[in-house]
Formats: sequence, structure tokens, C-alpha cells
Amino acid sequence: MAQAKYTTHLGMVDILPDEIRKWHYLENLIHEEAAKFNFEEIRTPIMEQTELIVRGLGQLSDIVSKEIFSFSRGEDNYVLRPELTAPVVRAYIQNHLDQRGGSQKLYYMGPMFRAERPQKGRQRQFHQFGLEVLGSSDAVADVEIIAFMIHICDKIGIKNTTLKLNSIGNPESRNSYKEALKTHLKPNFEKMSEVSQKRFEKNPLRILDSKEEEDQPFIESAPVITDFLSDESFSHYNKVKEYLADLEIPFEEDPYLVRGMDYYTETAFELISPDLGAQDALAGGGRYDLLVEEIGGQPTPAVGFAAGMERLFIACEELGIELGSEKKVDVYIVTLGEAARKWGVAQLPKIREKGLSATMDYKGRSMKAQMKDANRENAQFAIIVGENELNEGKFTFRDMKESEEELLTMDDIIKNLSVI
RNA sequence: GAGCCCGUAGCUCAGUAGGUUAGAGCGCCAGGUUGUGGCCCUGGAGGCCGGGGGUUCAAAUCCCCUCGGGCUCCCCA
Repeated sequence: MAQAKYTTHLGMVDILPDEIRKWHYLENLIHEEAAKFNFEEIRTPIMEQTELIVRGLGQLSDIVSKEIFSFSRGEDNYVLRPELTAPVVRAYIQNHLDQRGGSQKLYYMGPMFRAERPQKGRQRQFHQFGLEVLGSSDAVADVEIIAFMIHICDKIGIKNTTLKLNSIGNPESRNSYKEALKTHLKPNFEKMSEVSQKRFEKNPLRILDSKEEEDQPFIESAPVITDFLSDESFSHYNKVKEYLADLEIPFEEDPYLVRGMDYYTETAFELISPDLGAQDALAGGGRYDLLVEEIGGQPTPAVGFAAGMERLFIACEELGIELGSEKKVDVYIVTLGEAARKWGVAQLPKIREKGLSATMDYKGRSMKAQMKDANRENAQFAIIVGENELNEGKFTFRDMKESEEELLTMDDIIKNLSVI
């Protein structure tokens, strides 16, 4: 077990060839579907300034207070990105993307880093993809974002998800709600769990998230944030629900859904899967109308979401869904002897030119070993060449699936291959 | 930061009243078939039994420490 001298860091894993095909599948799917939604990809650096993340997500958020990988070099503070909303907003401001006109519809995918204790569905380096719409306050934007998220799950075959929806309004209504909540909880402060007591002053909304037994009675009787929404927030929320209904996207209102980052406003949502175990969030997001300004841009309404790619794979596994195609190669050239080998290497490019994949043995092994290898590589055809073939100028062209073969000139073989 | 569980071949795992050269299946390599894969048969390679210390005539097995991993709480993707 402890053979390898060097290993990956805790919570960071290699993605090996045997599992890469499902990654390619998902990545391609996201590119294709995002294009259909008319979103454009944006790629930002893996590292950002620490200050951006701290300001963006909030000093008190769990991510910033205990989960970021950061270091400094000279005057500069670096942080490995823990999420991509703040960096995308940074890029939006820095590159004046608002000047492209209209709403900016952006998507991304890539690795994120959080220094947490790993467990099922949670790694220190993990991958997300996400969409962001900058410059629209319209409920259509919220709904398109949600629709995309669900669309991807549908395409993959993950259908038993639950969309949880809430609105946390603007900061004013949220503050008055906080006060009401505190007034409600205060008489029972002593009876609440330790964690909840700690949250009471700094972030009472999070108490609603508590899973502690002793907190439940107080949570159930607590006032509901949607009763505190401004007229504007209320009508925005209603439109979101209306449009979702029009799209026949089922959702579950959860007045206690509160998300971790400080930048969220108005609509908040999460996509939950029962197949994930303890970490059941497949994706999450919401509106962040104040973030652009907070980071130094013009006031710009925005909405987005991020989904965990590894979590999608876990859900697939639980559901018995296999993503990606089988490993295969179109042609395997089996050679006997040095002259045949020399001939074989020269044929590979001719086959590849036709848009097919081709390979041969790299180890100079026996014919049997080469045939075995061709089988393992899931080759569709084998071209077998030895002295006889070289002398006659006709080569054994074998269909590996049908176990049928015939002698053909290389030109005829290429012709045959062109039709498959 | 806290709790629970687990470390024996590349993988999945057998192997304790402590006892000579540590096993199986799969995978890998080779042979059976000196020019034909998938099935079958035979053989081979591959382990300081995670590491260190202790008890003992004797430790994969018992004790202590340590490292690594998994899961859970918190929180999130």
C-alpha cells in the first residue's frame, strides 16, 4: 500500500485514463448545451488575489474563514480559487465586458480548491461547471440558469432530483427579517444548540440550516423570510416561480434555504439528489445583485449557479448510468518480423489520414501477444502482415468482431476503411 | 476542529486459542497453438502483511505509538 514514495495531497486525486472518457463526455455535453443556450465560455486563472475572494464571499463565510488555500510571495497574496463567481465578476469588470453590450452570458468549468476534510462527494480539489448572467435583473435570467442546470441532469439521465427554491430578498428586508428572527429565538437562546448560539449574533439566518434536534422546534415556529420581502422582491420571486411553472420545472419552496456565500440576494436555489449521501447538493446558485459593485464595478444585477462535476458522477454511479463511450481503436496493425514492422509504421499515417484511429505494438512482441493486445484495445480491424503478405503485396485484413478475414492490397484496405 | 471505521500482491479480499518457504480470484507476462485475439488448460512474475517499537523461543496475528485512507458532524459543489 505505502509503496509510492510521492503521493497526491490529501483530498486531491488523479483522474486516470479509465475514467477520463466520462469527463470528456460531460465536458462536451456542457460545451454543446451551453452553446444552445447561447452562453460563451470564460477561463480565468486558477489563482486570484486573496482580497478578491475575501471581499467577494465575505470574511465570515465558512469558505473564507477556514477553507481557502492561500500563500504570499513578496507583496502579493495568492489564493487557489474556491469558486468561480467572484473571479468571473472580476474578469467582467477588469475586461470591461459590459461594453460588449447586452447581458453577458458566460459559462465555465474547471478545478476549485477548498481545504476541507475530504469525504464522499467532497475533495480538496474538485471540479465545477457553472453559468453566470451579468447585467440582467429579469426573472428570465434566473429561470434560464435553473433550466440549464436541470437540462444537463436530464440529458445525463439524473431525473430524481429536487429543486429547492427560496428568495432572501434585498439587504434591507433581510435585515428586518434577521431582527424578527432574533426576537423569535431570543427567549429560547439557552435551549438552542451550541452552534446555533454561536451563529445567533453573526449570522442568525444560518440557524435555519441547523440539523440539530434541539433547534427544530424553534425553527419550525420561526417567521418566514418571504413574509419580509419588499414588493419588488416579492414580485420578482413570483415571476421566477411562474416561469418555472410554465416550463414545467417542478420545485419545492424552502423558506429556510440559506446559502453560504455573503453575496447572494433575492433568488436562491439548490438542486438536491438523494443518491449522493451526506453531501447531497448537486448544484446551487442564486442572484447576486450587489457583488459587482462590491468588487468595484458599476452596479450590475447578476445571477448564476455552479454544479459539482464529481457529484454528478457519483449520482450516475448510484443510478447505474455509464457516461462516455467504450475505449476502442479502428485499426491495429499486427506485424511479424522487422520488415513487416517497418512497413506497418509507414501505414499508420495513411489510415489516420482517413480520420480513423490506428495503432500497433510498441514492444516487438509475438503475434499472439499482439492479437491479444488488439483485442484488449477493442480494435475493430486488424491488419496482419508477415513475409508472405509483403512478398505478395496483399495483406490480411481481419474483422475482429466477426472473426472474418481476407487478403487485400493496402489500397483496397483503405477503400474498405473509408466506408466505415 | 471533533467522532467512528479500515490498512495483507496492480485490484477485490482469505489468512488469530501466535508456529516451518503468506494464499485465492481477477489482472499482468509466457507457453499449450514455431502466422491469429476473445473461451479453456499450464506455468511465471509480483508482498519488508502501511511504518516504528514492545511482549515472546516464535508476530500478518497480541500491546503501544505513528503514518496513510474511508465515512460522519460542521459547511458546501
